[in-house]
Amino acid sequence: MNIGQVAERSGLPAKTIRYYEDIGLITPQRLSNGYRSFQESDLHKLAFLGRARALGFSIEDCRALMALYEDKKRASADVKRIAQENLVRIDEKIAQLQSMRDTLAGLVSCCKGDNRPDCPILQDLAEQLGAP
Amino acid sequence: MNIGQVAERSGLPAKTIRYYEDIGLITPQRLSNGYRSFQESDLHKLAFLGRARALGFSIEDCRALMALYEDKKRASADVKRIAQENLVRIDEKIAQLQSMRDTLAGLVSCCKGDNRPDCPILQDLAEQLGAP
DNA sequence: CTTGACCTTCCAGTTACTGGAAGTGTTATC
DNA sequence: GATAACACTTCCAGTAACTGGAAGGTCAAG
Repeated sequence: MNIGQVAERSGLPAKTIRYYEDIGLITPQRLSNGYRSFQESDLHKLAFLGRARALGFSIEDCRALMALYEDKKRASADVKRIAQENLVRIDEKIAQLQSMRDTLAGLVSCCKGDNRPDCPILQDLAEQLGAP
Repeated sequence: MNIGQVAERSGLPAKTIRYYEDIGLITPQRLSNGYRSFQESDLHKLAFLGRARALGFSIEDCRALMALYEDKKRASADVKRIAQENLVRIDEKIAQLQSMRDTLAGLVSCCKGDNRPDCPILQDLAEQLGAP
C-alpha cells in the first residue's frame, strides 16, 4: 500500500504518518522507487496510534503502549497504570476548564454587551491588583 | 521596579514577562544600565494578562482585550463577543475531554491489571480496524 | 575585592504536527 | 510518444506560548 491509501484507511493525514516514521513509531518498507510500502500490520499500528492519540495519550505514552502491544509477555498492570495516569491528567484538565468556564460564563452573563464603555469583564480582569 | 519584583508581584515568571515584551504586549522603560524599569501601570497590565491567560484567552485575544482595555471609548459588546467565543471553545474542549474520559474510564475499570498478558485496553485500541 | 544574587541577550528545545517548495514517479489521455 | 494531472519524495520553516541554559554585565554586602 502507498501512503495515500494508508492515510485514507487509517484516517491519519499522510503528513502525520511520515512524521510517525520520522520519530520511529513505525518503520514501513521502501520500494525501489523510494515510495513507502505499508503492510497490513503497519495499518493496524497506525489505527492503534490514532485511537490512542484521540484518547489523549501522548506520543511517549503511545511509544510505551506500542511496546507493550507488541510484547506478548506483557502484564496488563503496566497498561492499566499508564491508562490511569492519563485518566488523572484528563480529570485535572476537565476540572480546570470547568472552573475557567464558570468564571467566564458569570462575567459574560453580567456584561450588557451594549455600546457603552463600562464592561464588567474588563473590570474583573483589571482587578486582582490594588486590593491589599 | 526590576523584573524580579514584577515577577513576584504579578505571579508571572520573569521569562514570560520578557517574552511578553518581545511580542509587544508591554513596553517597559529601560534604565541606563540596560535593566527594564517597570511602572505600576505595567504591573497592572501584566496582572490583567495573567488573569486573561488563566481564563483561556489566547495571546491574540489578550492583545485585542488590552487594546479595548486601553480604549476609553470601547464598546462592551466587543469584549463580550470575544469572551463568548472563548466560552464556546472551552465548552467544546470540555465535551471532548469528557467523552475521552468516559471511554478511558470504562476501559480502565474492566482491565484486571494483573500479571497476565490479556488486557482489554490494548484490545480496544487495536480494534477499530478489521471489522468490515 | 570578592562573592553571590540579579540582570542582560541569544540560541535552542518543547509538543505534535502542518504548510509549502522543489523535485521525481506514475497514470491517463490524446 | 508527449503532455497533463496527480501521487510521492525530502527538506525547511512555522505554529503557541513559553522554558532552559549559556555567556556575560551590574550591583549590594561583607
